[in-house]
Formats: sequence, C-alpha cells, structure tokens
Amino acid sequence: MPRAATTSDIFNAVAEPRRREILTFLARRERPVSEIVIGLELDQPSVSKHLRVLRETGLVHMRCQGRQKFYRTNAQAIRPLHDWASRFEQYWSQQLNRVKQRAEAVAARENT
Amino acid sequence: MPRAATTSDIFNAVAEPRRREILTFLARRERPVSEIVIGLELDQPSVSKHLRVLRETGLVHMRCQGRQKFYRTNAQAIRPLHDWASRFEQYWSQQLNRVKQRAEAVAARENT
DNA sequence: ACATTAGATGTCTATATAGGAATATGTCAA
DNA sequence: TTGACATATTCCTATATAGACATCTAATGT
Repeated sequence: MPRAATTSDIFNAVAEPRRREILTFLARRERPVSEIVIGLELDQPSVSKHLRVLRETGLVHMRCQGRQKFYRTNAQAIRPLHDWASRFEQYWSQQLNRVKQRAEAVAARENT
Repeated sequence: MPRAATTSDIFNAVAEPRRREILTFLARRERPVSEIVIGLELDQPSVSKHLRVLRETGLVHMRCQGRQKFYRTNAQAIRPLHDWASRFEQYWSQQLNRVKQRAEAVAARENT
C-alpha cells in the first residue's frame, strides 16, 4: 500500500513544507493566488495544486471576487494537530523537570 | 518530484496514523516490540519498519536488553510540531472571540 | 467580439512509500 | 551445538505524489 493521500487528513496535508509556508503566509490575511506565487517564489500551477489540497482538507477558505480568488488559512482546522501534539506536553515537561532536578542535584553536591 | 521521505522530518513521520498510534502507546512507558505488536494488532515486520522511521527522526529512543529492544517515545522531538501549530493559536482564538461576541450581541438584543 | 488576465487542470516522470511474505540476524537456554 | 525466541531486513507491488510544462476556463476591459 502506498502512502495515504495528502488530502486524507491534515497530518498528510501539512507534511509538505511548501504547504506549511502557504498556511503561514495566509494566516494573517486573505490573499489572491498571484500574491502567493510572488511572495513564496513558486510557480502558479504548483500553488494552485497545493491550494487544492489545502482546500480539500479544510485548511484554507476561498472567496471569489471577479476573476481573483482570495485564500485564507482556516486556523481552526489546525487545532487537531495542536491537540494531538499537546498530549505529549506532559511528558516533555516531565523530562525537562528531570533534567533540571539532576542539574540542581549536581550543583548542590558541588556546593558542599 | 515525489513526496519527501518519511524520515526527512517529523511532519512526514507522523503523517502515518499507525506511527501516531505507536507514539501514543510508547509515551507513558517503554515497551518491547512484541507488546506493540500485540497492543496495536499490527504484524511484527510492519512495527519494526515504523519504529525505524521513528528512530531515524528521533521520535523514539531505544534500549537493548538481552534479545529484547525497549522503545519509548521521545516527547521532546514532538515539540517542533506543537510549536508550529501554536503559531496559529492566536488566529483561531480570534475567530472564537468573534463568534462569541456575535452570540453575546444576539443575546443582548433579545433581552431588550 | 476579442484580447487579456487570473487561476485551474492535464500530462509526464522519477521516486518513495506501506503492506505482505519470506528470510536474516542476534541472543538466550538446554 | 542446537533450537527457540525477538527483532530487523529484503523483495515485491500498487499507488500517490511534486515538479515542470502545456493547455484550458472563466471573468474583465475595450
């Protein structure tokens, strides 16, 4: 079996670095496709294809105005990723505490 | 160009759902491979291959003991993912606030 | 109507899987 | 040494890209 489709979920969609750049670029405000092409120095068909993946996974919203299409990051859609990673927060803070405690123990020993 | 290797970075590594399951499974405590096989109902070669990807990206640590190998999630390695997603937190909270404010405005109107 | 502009789609190619089956490596126990 | 056990690797196949290039569609201005 090959890898899951990039459109299967947000984890696969954001695995591509260019798509992450696009999401960052479109987070603050909506922009037409041409601005993405110029701003990120990608060629236009490539941007359109990435936007399609992002649209299908709900990571961006699109608004038509004349012949322009304005895209904007849908920040809400990124929450599941954040939530998943957050489950490990307790573990890395534990690890940090252990490191900190060891350092303090060493320091205390050196001061006696 | 094909997709980037799963071992190229953690974004690609965690794009695979089974690997996310494994990381969750190994977060609380270290376990030998056989426990992963039984616990997640995967076949052994598949688990070994996923573990290799996770090892190469630094998402798990491994410890040998006799003929067993104990794996454990390296929570620290997940932080970049969390940090990236966190950059969008301000935007989704803004969106939530707008929704909240609209709801409150409606409620206020109905009470007059 | 016609040329122009913005964006989307199609084609082609090289490459990296994930799964399944078979096999290899390494370690312990009798 | 031999056999059993734990894990890793190899081989095979079908499939899904991402990039480059060409082309198509839709909306606009004159």
